[in-house]
Amino acid sequence: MIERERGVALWRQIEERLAEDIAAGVYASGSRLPTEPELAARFGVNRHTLRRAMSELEKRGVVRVEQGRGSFVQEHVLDYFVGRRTRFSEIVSRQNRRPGGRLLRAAEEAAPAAVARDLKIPAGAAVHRLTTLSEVDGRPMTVSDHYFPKARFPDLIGVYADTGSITKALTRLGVGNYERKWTRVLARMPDAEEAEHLKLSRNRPVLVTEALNVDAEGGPVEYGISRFAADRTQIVFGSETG
Amino acid sequence: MIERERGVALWRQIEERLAEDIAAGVYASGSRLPTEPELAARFGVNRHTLRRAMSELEKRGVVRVEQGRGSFVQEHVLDYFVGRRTRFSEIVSRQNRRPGGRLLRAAEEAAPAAVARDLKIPAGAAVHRLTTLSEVDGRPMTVSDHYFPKARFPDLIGVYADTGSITKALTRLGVGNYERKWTRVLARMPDAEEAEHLKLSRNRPVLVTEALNVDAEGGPVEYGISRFAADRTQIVFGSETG
DNA sequence: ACTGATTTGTGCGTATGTATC
DNA sequence: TGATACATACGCACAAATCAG
Repeated sequence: MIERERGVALWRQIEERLAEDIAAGVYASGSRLPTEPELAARFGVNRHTLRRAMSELEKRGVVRVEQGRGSFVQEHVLDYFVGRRTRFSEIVSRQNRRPGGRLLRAAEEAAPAAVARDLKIPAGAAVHRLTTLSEVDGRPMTVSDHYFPKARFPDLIGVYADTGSITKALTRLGVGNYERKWTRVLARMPDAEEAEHLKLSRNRPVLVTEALNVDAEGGPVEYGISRFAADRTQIVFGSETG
Repeated sequence: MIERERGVALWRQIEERLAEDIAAGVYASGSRLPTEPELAARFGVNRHTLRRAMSELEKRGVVRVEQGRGSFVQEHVLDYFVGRRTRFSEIVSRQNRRPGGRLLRAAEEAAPAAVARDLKIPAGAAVHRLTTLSEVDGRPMTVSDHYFPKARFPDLIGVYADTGSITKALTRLGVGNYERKWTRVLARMPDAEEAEHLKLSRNRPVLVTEALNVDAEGGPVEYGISRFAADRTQIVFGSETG
């Protein structure tokens, strides 16, 4: 179940194991976990060791520990539906959650090679890069980088500042309709900044989507990279009845 | 960069960090890594500690260490394209890789709740469950569970034994055309069995897809769960020119 | 309001593993 | 290799919060 001398501390192995059990539904959302002595006995460790694991889980927002009462599963999972025309606020509010967010950064940069290729601009051409943090019920949901070709949208940052929304800014710039041409999904461990913004442990994976949005004529409009806390998010493609 | 007192041994943090750098392209596939003293200096650790990390990476097949020459990146990444009618063998061979695989398990079971719901059969009804391991160039690519309603395909396992392919077995059972209705993507840390089959460290994430395949009339045919080593795989939805 | 049982919170001493020099 | 420093893990004891009677 848990192994010693593997280069990973026992409390960390227990932390992962409990997080998996919770994610797998062994312990339902909101339900009470076994007591600390019980869990310590099950893993064959001291209660201190188990408590260290619980403490980390609490930091991550996976469990909630209450003195004299017990420990409880505190879970929020969000299905992030991706279709051709999904917009963040729709996705969230359709699940009766409250969307939010803020701009972390806006700058003009030379396009990285992969971005330039997909936006069909010369390598190193100027792009606007907007970095945003999206929230659901006040909890961080995704950190995204949005790249726009500067040649096509010279004043995008100014218009964004007026409207406060990427969709609205694009509408005002003449791109009322855009759709997702493709989406690439990968998973990896977060870097320090991502972990910080997502309030995530560095030992829990992030789901990353890279997507290209195109206008009605198929012209590239935006290249986006979004990072989600995998513990709190599933990404769903296709039907929304899944 | 690397942190002490995090419950994870330094050599393991360095192992993860180098694996990430390699996955992110900081060190190109096949290129030479900095020397051990250089890397040890960069991470601020003793060379012994760094060598422990390299040794683990070599075990995982991520790097290749050659005495007197240096250490080299040994990596393979695969884009796993998902469309409505994608078949594993196509995806792989289109990238000039050699597909392969074998059956790990075939059994009749009571359907788990989520599977039953999506297959639209009563909770606990009988399903066939085929567990397969797919390989690319002889390296493990994905471990999958395929669930089929037994009521509709009573002899699926026998037919599969004859044909050796799920697609062919379904064709012979009268489902020549099926397509992917939706796909759910998530990421998590692997369990012991998954890590074993995928030849993956338990500290590297797996990408998991859950998908429902339906026939031409929209009737559920198969519920599939596939697990990929995230270090070696990206999943792409939509256009195949990305 | 009190009591006892249960459960989490905290302190301390000790042994062992990890990493450095 | 041996000495040193520190994180990890254990065992025991007791304090604090909660709840049922």
